[in-house]
Amino acid sequence: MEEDFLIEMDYAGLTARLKRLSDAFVYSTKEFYKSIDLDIEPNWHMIFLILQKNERMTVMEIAEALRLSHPAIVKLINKMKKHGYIKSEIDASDARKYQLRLSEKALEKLPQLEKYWAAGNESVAEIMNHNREILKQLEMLEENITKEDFKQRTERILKTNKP
Amino acid sequence: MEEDFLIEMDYAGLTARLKRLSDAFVYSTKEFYKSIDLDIEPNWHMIFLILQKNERMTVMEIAEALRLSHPAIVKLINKMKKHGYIKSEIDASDARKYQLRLSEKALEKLPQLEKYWAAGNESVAEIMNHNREILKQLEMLEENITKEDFKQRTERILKTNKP
DNA sequence: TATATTTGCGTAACGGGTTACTTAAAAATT
DNA sequence: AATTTTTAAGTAACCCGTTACGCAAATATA
Repeated sequence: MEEDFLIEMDYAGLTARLKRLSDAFVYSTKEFYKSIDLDIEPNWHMIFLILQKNERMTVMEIAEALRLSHPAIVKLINKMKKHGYIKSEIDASDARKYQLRLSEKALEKLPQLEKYWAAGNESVAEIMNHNREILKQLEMLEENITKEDFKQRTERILKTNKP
Repeated sequence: MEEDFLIEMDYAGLTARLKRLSDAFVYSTKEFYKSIDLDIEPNWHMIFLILQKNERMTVMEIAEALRLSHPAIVKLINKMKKHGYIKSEIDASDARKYQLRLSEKALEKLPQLEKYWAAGNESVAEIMNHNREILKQLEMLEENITKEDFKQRTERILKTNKP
């Protein structure tokens, strides 16, 4: 098989490789769920887990905890509601907020889901060769990109190289 | 600042973190291009580079070299054509194929782009702490997931754990 | 040579996420 | 108390990639 051009691109290929690898997991997980007739999407996992930990949360609280934009959460939540996994009620003290929680259906399904998630985690561990290094590396990049993002760094570098 | 729940999820958070980090690069790059009035998308970079290396390629050749689906390439190419960066001509010996190449406009713009890409690569190197470990780790995961994907592994693990 | 299979690529329908904008409620200021 | 500012969420418009399908051209097989 010919070479992988994204790898050949070296630094310039990093972004696309992160996405490509993420997609490989997502679509394979999707097919797995489909094969066992599970009516859920791969990334609902994080919502299940965070609402299991916190019981009730608002859209903004979830968005901040996951470091995603709020529209991303709104979309997820709406789909999960449509499938009956999430219930929401207006916050008593702030009419702008909705308190979200897992539905009874979701809670009933959790034990079964947890069985699959456990196996999935084991798969991930295998793919990582039972080595946590990739997680450490990601944490480092996440930290660095939070300190100063790609745009800021590139502008600084261009300015410094100029004269 | 509260903890990052995706990190707290450990193995189960890997997929979403890969995507989130990729997006951080993509959207920051987009803003950078916008700020300097560059009329290109971040992921056109890979197309520019591969067509610089190979001169003429078909959709399928590009898709295979980048390990992406062909519809992904078709979309990219169509946009680049619309912006005048790609020219295509029917293959003389096979009427199904189109030979794609960079347009004159693209070639003229390359020197300028390369200046920005060089600075961008330096930014990536910084964000990686000038350490290639993340690239090695990605290569390992890519290799492992190609050998046996997430679904197959999970099914095997479930089967093994059953009895 | 006629028929069947494979291959290239374009499209549709999804799912993911982002930024920009809007509206209404809450909070802060004057 | 009235007005301004901030905050929570929803929506629209985009970009990204995938799988499923369809169709025509090329290749293989009968």
